Parts: sequence; structure tokens; C-alpha cells
Amino acid sequence: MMTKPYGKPGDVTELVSSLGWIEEDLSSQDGEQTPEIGDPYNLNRRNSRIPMDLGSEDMEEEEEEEDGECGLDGEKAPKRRGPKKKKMTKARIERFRARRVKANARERTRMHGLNDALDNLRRVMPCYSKTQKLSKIETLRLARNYIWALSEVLENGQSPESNGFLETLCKGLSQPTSNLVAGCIQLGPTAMLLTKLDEKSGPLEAVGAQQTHTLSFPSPGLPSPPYGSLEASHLLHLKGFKGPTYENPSPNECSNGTPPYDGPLTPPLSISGNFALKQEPDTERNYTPHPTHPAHYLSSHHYPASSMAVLPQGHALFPGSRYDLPLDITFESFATPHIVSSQMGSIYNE
DNA sequence: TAGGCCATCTGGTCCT
DNA sequence: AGGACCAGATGGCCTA
Repeated sequence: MMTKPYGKPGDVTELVSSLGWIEEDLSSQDGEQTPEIGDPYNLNRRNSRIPMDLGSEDMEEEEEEEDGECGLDGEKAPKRRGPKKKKMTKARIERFRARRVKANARERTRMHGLNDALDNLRRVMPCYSKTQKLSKIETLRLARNYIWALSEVLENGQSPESNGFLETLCKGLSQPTSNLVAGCIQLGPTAMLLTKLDEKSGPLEAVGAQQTHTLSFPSPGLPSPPYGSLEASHLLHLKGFKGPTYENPSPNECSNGTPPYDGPLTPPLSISGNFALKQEPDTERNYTPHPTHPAHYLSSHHYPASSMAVLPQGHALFPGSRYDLPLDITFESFATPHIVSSQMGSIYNE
């Protein structure tokens, strides 16, 4: 679908004068402006965007006026063919304006719905923060990568704590987002491992076991970030899951015929080093299963302020990372692969 | 100040 | 005819 381009500057000058009635009329909508923006309908800057061709009766008066008129260069405009249209009456102007206002409202609502859906998507991403939202495009990219990474976990048994999992997640993401994801991923498994170990042993033993973790961050004594919860939906959608039966395409191929994904691989800057925080025993570890998590697979941790540089806006900058992690960041969905790994048997057996 | 991101308005197109 | 969807245009806000 091609959108008709707006008129050239010359056209604008010409039309602004001839369409003064529209400008004047639309400007009267000021009373309908929404409070968020001073000029929500852009009425004050729409002069150059007055419809070049309303394509309907709404422009009849303007078309009539132009009949026989000379253009800017003095050339005679071609005589308009077809039936003479009706005059633009006040009532017609009103109808046009009402239609436009209604359409604008619908469009706003539609976009809000789209944004709500994006927010919902953000919430199930490996890292979610209310204060530091992923951009729309990064949300979509990460979602795509996340689905891909999870499918590899399911199909190949790839560890969600492996660098491969992380690299898949970060494919095509901007460097800041990659760092954010890396930080989440690298911090996330700790709590979950601890949680699992806690089921068999005490926290201290779990801490000791953590030291053999393949990834070198969140150290045993390292305070964990505030973990979020794994929403019930993350488990529910696995119910009845019978395992992958599809052919897993290459990351750069799309089986549905869509163009290949050729986003550049942007490995996180700090897979193993930059997030190495202080490796001190954390006597302040405050491990509590997240209340909203039905299976208590995740826990809720909080970083003591001493363990990281705390930025003014409540963000914690991880050493070596360009990306500061909001303190309210959650890792709710990151647990999914672990859930999948640990529950695979029971899920399959259902 | 430039660039990224976003919300909004807008007209065109398609569909019901 | 009217609504949904789309993409272009524009200005505001924020950050490096």
C-alpha cells in the first residue's frame, strides 16, 4: 500500500491560502485537545499538512475555487472533469471535522492497544523493568531471540546458562540491550540454582555449590538482584506440551518465507568478566520465594546498596557495563528454561 | 546539539 | 459508509 506523498512546498503555499477555511475551522478544535500534549491534534503545525487531496466531497469548495486558477508559475491548471461537486457548507465542514476527530480517537485507542500488547510482551521477556523499558524494536527482537533460545533448550537440551543461550538472546540487539540481557541472564541462574538447592540443603550449602557454577558471576556471596516472579502463565503454557515436533530452522532462516533474520550478532560485552562483582560471602542474602510464584521456583533477592554503584535514579551500574540495571528489574521469565529443564519429564508424562 | 524513541495526526487503502 | 490498518510527517522528550 502506497501512501500518497504530501504535496511539494509550492503546493503547500498554494493550498494554505486556498484552504484557509480548513485551518481556521480545525483551529477551533482547541477545546478538544487532550491534556497530555499542548497540541495533540497538531492543529497549529498542520498548515503544511492540510490535506492535499481529501479525495471526497470535503474538498469540493477548494477544488471549485481552483478551477480556472493559475498555478504559481502562471500556467493554467487543467480543467477539472466530472460532475460539478457541491459547495462546502458549514455542515459539511462540521461533518468532516467530526469524522476526523473520531478517526483520531480510534487511532489513538488502537495504538494504545498495541502498546499494551508490547508491554505485556516486555513482561515476559528475560529481563523486565518498569523503569527502564526496552524500546519497541528491541522488545520485538528480544522476543524473537527468546523464543528461539527456548526452542533450542527444548530441542537440543542446551543449557540456559550457557553462552550459546546468551548469544542467541543477544543476536541483533543493540549493545546496551545486550548488556542488559547479559546482566539478567548471568544474575538470574544463581537464584534459581540456589532455590533448587535450597530444597535439599540449607542456604549456605547452596552458596558453596554455587561457586562451581559455570558462569563466573553472581558469586556465591554476591547479593542477587531483585528477582521477579515466574508468572503462572509461564507454566500454564507448558501444560500439555508434548515436546517439539517441528524442524528447528536455522536462526537465519524463517520457515514461513519471511526474509532471513540477518541481524548482526552482538555478543554482550561482559559474558564472563565485566559482571564479575565482589566475591564476598553475603551474609545479608535475603532469600524469599516470590509470593506470586506458584511453584516457588524463583526467589526474590535484593542487592545491598554496597555491592554496586547506585545511580541517582535508582539504577545500579554493573562494573564494566554501559547499561545500568534498574533496581526494580525482574527476571521472571528467565526461569522458564529452568522450569522446562526440571519439569520436562513431568510435562512430557502428562 | 544531534540522534533515538515516542505519541499523535493524517490520508489512503481495504474490508465489512 | 464507516472502521481497521498502515505508513508518512511532525514535534516533544531525553540522553550522550
